[in-house]
Amino acid sequence: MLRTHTCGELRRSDDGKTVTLAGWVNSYREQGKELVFVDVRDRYGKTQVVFRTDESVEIDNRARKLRREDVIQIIGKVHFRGDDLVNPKLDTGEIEIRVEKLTVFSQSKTPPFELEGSDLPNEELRLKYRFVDLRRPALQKNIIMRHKLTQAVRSYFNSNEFLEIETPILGRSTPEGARDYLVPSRVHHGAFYALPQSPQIYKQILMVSGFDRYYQIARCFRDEDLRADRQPEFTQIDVEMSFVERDDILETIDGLVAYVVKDVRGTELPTPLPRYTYADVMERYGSDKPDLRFGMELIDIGDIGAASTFGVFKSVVESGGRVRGINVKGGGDKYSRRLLDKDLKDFVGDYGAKGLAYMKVAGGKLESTIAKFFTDEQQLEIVKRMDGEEGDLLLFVADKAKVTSNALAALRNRIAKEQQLFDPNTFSALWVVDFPLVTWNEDEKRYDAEHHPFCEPNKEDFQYLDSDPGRVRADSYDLVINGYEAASGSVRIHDPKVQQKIFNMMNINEEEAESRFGFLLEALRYGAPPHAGVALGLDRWVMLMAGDDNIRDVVAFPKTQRASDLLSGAPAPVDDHQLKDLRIEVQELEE
RNA sequence: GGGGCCGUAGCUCAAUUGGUUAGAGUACCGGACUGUCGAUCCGGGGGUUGAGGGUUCAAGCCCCUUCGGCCUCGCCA
Repeated sequence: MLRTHTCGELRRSDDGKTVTLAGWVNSYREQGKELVFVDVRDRYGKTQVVFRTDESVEIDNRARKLRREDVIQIIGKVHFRGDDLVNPKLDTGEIEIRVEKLTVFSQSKTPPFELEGSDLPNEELRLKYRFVDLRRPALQKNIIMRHKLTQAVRSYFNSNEFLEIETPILGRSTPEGARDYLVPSRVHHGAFYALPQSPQIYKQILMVSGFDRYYQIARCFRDEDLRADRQPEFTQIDVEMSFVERDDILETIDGLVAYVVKDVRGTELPTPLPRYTYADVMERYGSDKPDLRFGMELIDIGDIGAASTFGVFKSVVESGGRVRGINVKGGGDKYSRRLLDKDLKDFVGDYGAKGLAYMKVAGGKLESTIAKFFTDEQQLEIVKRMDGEEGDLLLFVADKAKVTSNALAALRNRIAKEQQLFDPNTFSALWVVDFPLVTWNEDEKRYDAEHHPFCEPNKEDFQYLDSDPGRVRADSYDLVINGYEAASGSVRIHDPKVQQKIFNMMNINEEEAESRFGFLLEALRYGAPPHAGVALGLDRWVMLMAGDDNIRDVVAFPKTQRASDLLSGAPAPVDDHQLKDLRIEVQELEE
């Protein structure tokens, strides 16, 4: 071994020991000709080492040449610093190493940015020099937390009879849902593999094969545009169980979440996690992934709007739309006219809202440019229904139901953040259940699966499958944490006849279904147990546990918004002979 | 595919209405200092203002194109 201890472990009790440390030069302080301090760092911490001249030792001249990020090894004696020299900021601050021998393993170029300090360099540079950025304590902490989380997940499943089974990365394209990443086949000209968007079909087949409790920490790929919380390749904790019903999955995952939160954060999470129906959260929060760390629920005042003389509200309600609003408590003086008329209006505009109506509660009535369209009674009724108090700000969107949901849900999140309506360290998890099975796709004139086409329809709603597919609920469920979708799953269809019925509903005829999903349908015909499963987004989960809002901070080597890897330069052109092998020709784009 | 923000020294930022030789902190280099730990003090070097084009007597600043990064709508079964 090139070291006897790490840079984070030596204490006063080690006084007098001869030790060998190795690590990176974090900083150096020369103090006259005969004294040099160097802080040596590794992932465990920092230790101060001292080069000094005394009766027996001449200072090593190379010590004066040490620079940031050089990699060194030092052999020396642990020395208690003395009461007045202790550095309380370091765990190892009581001691230092009196160096007897220095070895320089490698010298570093001047780093492109500083590892310590409050101002982070721009992310482009950090990604290009990811190997340096990853040395920063904040990222080290995230990567370590990610490891602890995956180990806790494995430990939980392993102790509950689950088997970890790998599924293929090179699979078959099933052109539904997200765009696939394609991999050309050298052997089969013109044929392509697809990287998995999820191991969905394989894990269902594993159930048919009798592996009744499966999990996998699975890499998934989706060729769609990125977001702060979305990478094109990401990791799912993929789970499937046989001979279970919905509640068995929910209980299993409740147990997992509580176990992991306890293990990684050290906090108790009461279970069972609360369950809300899709209909309920859509009505109260306008979103299927509500952040329940704060209230500010959506309230409908459509009936008052319709009865008023305010043309905008009236006509929206008459054409089947809704008028809904939120109450920003004490917000009456927090948002200026300009902010309301421009910033917030533009903000809801992104979600399709044509305007934002606002009123302030003052003297028990409403203060607004549109107040005159409402009678005193109507104003009182609005204040009452919105739970309005003196100084509150009421914000309304009038539009198609979906637009009011989207716009107000986004506005609710934005305002909560701006007004700090919640403690960012809290952890709010809930289940949303009873999603609709399908949604009407107006462009394609057909029903699309809300989750995916393998969801079991709710038994009570089976009768509407033909007459009114839109009202059929699915046996599906999402886990929502702090407003993020953290997991998603469902009871699966295990009857091939039901499966075909669902395909029919989505305009996928038997022939097409056979060609796309034939191997799953065929498997279901050979004795499929009732089964259900779920998949948890590992990256997002780590992000939430780390209190971060950028998924790149919890991925060792993330991609940029345009899906590039600035460190390696991927994606990149390939040699002509590689393309020739694959019978692939690249065409220049014409303007 | 659409909308928005950004790009000035290695890094973080500044630069009045378009007007002198583009500044500061930090990093880097050299020197001083025997108890520093965000060391301190003295001195020094460092710029294709992302790139290309245009307007102008004059462009970091205005216009066009383009490259890159971030946020976002659509998209993400």
